[in-house]
Amino acid sequence: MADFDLGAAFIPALHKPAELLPIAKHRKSLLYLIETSPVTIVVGQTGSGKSTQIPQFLERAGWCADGKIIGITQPRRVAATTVAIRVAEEFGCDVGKEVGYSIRFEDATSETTRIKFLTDGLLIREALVDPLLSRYSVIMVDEAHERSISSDILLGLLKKIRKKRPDLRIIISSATLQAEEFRNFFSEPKEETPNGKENGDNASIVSLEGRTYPIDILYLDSPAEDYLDKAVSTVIDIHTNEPKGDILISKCTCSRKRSENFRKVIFSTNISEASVTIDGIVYVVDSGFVKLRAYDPKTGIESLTATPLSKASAAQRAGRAGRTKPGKCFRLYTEEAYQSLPEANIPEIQRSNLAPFVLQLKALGIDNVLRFDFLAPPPAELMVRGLELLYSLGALDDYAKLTRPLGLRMAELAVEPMMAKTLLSAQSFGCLSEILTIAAMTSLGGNIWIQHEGEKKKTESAKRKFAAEEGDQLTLLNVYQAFVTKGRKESRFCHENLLNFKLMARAVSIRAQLKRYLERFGLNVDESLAAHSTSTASNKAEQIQRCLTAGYFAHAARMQPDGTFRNVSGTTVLHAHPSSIMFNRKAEWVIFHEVMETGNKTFIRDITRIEKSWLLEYAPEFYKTT
DNA sequence: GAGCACTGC
Repeated sequence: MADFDLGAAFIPALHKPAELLPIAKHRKSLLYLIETSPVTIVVGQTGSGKSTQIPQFLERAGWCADGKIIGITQPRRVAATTVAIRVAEEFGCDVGKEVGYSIRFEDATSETTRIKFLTDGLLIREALVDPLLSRYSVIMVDEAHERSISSDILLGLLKKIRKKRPDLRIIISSATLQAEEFRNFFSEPKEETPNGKENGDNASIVSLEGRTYPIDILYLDSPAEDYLDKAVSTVIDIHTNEPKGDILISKCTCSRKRSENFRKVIFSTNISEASVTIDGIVYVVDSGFVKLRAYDPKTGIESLTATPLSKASAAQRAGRAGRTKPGKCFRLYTEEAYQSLPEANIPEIQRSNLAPFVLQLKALGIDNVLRFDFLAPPPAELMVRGLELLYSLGALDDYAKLTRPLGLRMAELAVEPMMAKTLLSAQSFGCLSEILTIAAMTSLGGNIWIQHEGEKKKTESAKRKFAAEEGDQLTLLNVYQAFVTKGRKESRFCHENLLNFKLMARAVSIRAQLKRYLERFGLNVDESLAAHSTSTASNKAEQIQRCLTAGYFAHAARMQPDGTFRNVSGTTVLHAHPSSIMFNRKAEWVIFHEVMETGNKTFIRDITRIEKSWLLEYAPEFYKTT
């Protein structure tokens, strides 16, 4: 009975040898396609090796021979770094040598770099300096089917660049369902030939099979009354009736749970659709909903609401079950409901505030943004709203041309237009150092306070130590000042004050980056002002409040007798978010950084008191009719 | 008195 335990004697390899990946047998045909066709759309499952192998195939085939490089864009920072590390390992070099990556705040490339991974947003920024992206012989846009704003815009730019650079090769990696859309986008218009209408053959689709196992899809007989209850009972059913394997539940909000016998049950938001892959998942429970952000161009308000998912998302969720062995996907909706779902989510570019992207396009020399060749054109109202805001901030002139230097500088700064305007006005208000800090702190976009369960009061009192009468922006300034002076950037300071150290450290990086930009514009940042006497402090506070008004006048609100706010035109009721220092405090007029509708309430966050007269002083055009 | 998906420069 020499039945020894293989599992104990062998450790499974972390990575499959590259030559065993299914992509290996496609090498020659892939290289031929890329050589002969300007645009190649690669369809393949996660695990097919497309992101790691294709760049190496190209490098070996001589695509870097004349000093040009191969660029591979990723929608997320982690993806750019981890794939680069993996490829460097296979290539046999240190990261940053022949294989490198570049993301915001981290550039691991050098003169020897031939294969470069970067985020798509960063590549768009490179185009500001090098409009034809002339350093690259090949650009591969990975995960294009996710349809992020930046990858959509990048594809539009690449289509334009290709006309002037026929040598450039474009590779798009996509999920199966969306491949045709990319091909249509890159194909020349149909031409009449003696044989009838023919499609231009500029773009070819190549399919790489991945390693997946069959997945059983199960639907409900009748709709669930409460999908949360149904999710829980489904998990219990799986646990009692199905063989071993972990369970992934895609829903809208996130929590963690563990059942006996160590079957892992993971409740997950849509982070599981794109960002993380968890090993061992055999069962997927799909709630049928996704929480999506949308922007209303009429009100300028963003919302975050649960909506039915798309067929593409449902397929993505189900796919998570078949990674390691045959799996099952339990859909908490009926098959009829599935049939009525939209094919794909509305692309982000059609449901977002476009002001930042209109500004970027203008800076890239695309004057007529309405006629830009978008993969999916955004509704005109979204474009117009973006243009109007940029005009009111002075970034565009009467002819909708980018102003210089203001508009161009705003485009170069890595913050939203209203904050960019605030930053570029700060020197004239004598508070540039302070606004730099506020810009860095507000763009963290997350809660800097740590709240342990059941310790709400502790967090509240920690916050109160830094509270400023004037509002959240000055409170954030106090927090940062204490962090870099008293706290000497230590994690202990954060621990004692219930602050998120990672976010605070990030604020330091963002501030340094913004400061470098300003210095390049010739603005001098005087940091000696940080220590000022109390008599000038109140004056300083007012200068900061005035400066914020100069950038955020479009986000002004007035308090009503009942304690809620209304926007200037009086059409929308706004609530101070309970996380704001202005929650339950009196103020007449305020400006705010962000407005978002969740559930049935519209909240404003990062709020600062202002005087009504300042609105007229700094935005006379904008407020002349009110 | 909220409890808000995710990401990026």
